[in-house]
Amino acid sequence: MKTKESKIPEATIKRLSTYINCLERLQAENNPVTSSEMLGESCQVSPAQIRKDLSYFGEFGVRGVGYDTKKLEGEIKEILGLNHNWPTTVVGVGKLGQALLNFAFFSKHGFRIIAAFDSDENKIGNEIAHGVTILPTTEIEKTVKNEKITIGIITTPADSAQEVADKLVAGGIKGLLNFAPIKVKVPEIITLRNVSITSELDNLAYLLTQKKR
Amino acid sequence: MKTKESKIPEATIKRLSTYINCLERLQAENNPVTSSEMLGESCQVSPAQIRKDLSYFGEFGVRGVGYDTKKLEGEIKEILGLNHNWPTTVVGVGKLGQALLNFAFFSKHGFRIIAAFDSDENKIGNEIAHGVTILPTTEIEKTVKNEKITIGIITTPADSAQEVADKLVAGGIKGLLNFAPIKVKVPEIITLRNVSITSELDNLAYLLTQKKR
DNA sequence: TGGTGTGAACAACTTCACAGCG
DNA sequence: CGCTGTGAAGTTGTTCACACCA
Repeated sequence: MKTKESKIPEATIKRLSTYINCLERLQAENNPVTSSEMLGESCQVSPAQIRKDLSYFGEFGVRGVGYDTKKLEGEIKEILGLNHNWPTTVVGVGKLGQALLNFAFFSKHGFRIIAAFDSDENKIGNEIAHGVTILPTTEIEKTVKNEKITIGIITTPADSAQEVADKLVAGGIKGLLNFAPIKVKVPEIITLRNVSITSELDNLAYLLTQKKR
Repeated sequence: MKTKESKIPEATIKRLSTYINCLERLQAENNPVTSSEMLGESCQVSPAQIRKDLSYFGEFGVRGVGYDTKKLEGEIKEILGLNHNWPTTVVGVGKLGQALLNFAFFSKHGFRIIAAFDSDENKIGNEIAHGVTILPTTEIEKTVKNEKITIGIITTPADSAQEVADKLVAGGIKGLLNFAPIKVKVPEIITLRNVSITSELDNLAYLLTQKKR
């Protein structure tokens, strides 16, 4: 992979992730080859945008022909680093945490669930998918350290999110994905993404309000 | 509200939603008044950005003083249209659907859950929060029509998402929020947002991969 | 011929810097 | 005096249009 050293837009990275989905679907629909036109149709992105996005990382297509769907999927996974093995943990095994743990997505994208934590006595010891049992949050620091867990997913309520983040950081976590509706604060070296599911709904309300006018 | 008629950046709308959260927290921490500096600190947005965002919609602050936290929260809710009443339905009462239904968020932001649907025989008839029982998906069109439901949230697996979307549209839905990992297609008039939870994880993997280099 | 890859034009968004006002 | 509100400058991201090549 020859990464060209111009800075890559954050938006491009976001789209790469959706391209993977669409390429999988195109393969399932028996398209060994696709074009920026067809792929764009499939994931609702302009063909020019797709070509530009890919051009940041190299040349993956054949002029006059298009892209090999399977090969391109592999290339994008390589770019995103999904061919690595990412030891991952989920803290907060409520409905949202369980929803995430259920996804086939994890293993397909290289995220290996090593541990899950909850503060609820009744949940501790329960076995979740992948033969992992739920541990008390007091074990976070030790486990992250011992198992060399690099990614932490926070799906706790807002009021314990910061505390949990601190414990994960103390254990030596590298990246955090926070679903709690509060922006947690961590040292500079930690890669952090705060996700707000509900803001999408607010967004929808706004768009609908505009239309009424 | 005096909406100035320059076009408002989509990113601005996204941030307004987070400002609400932060303003609530600031109030809880006994700050009747805040500044763009303090609010920015609280939600990790630059002060200039906050002032610019608000300036699209009017003048909400007092020079030399700052913003009334409670009043500003109300203003933003008004801007986003969260003071309306949005009859809402959730289709697909799996873990993710249940996670959403549990949120206190809904009622606070004007979304009233009117109905929930699932195709699983065993779930049908079960009562979920708010005294709403789960109905079979065959009832979608009729119910949306009769109850004048305007917002539909799709939390089904990928392979039934399009079918469900079609039924909601047939019933006369106005806006759709799709969490299924496939971009559904609907007529132009429908306001649609596709949300990809998992792409955030891919994003995190990418950022961590970069750091290793 | 037909679809990629890409510089150059364009558009969107953010930051700056300071005037204006309580 | 201090903090907002805002044009203007700067930055980032998208679209265009066409050279290029299997």
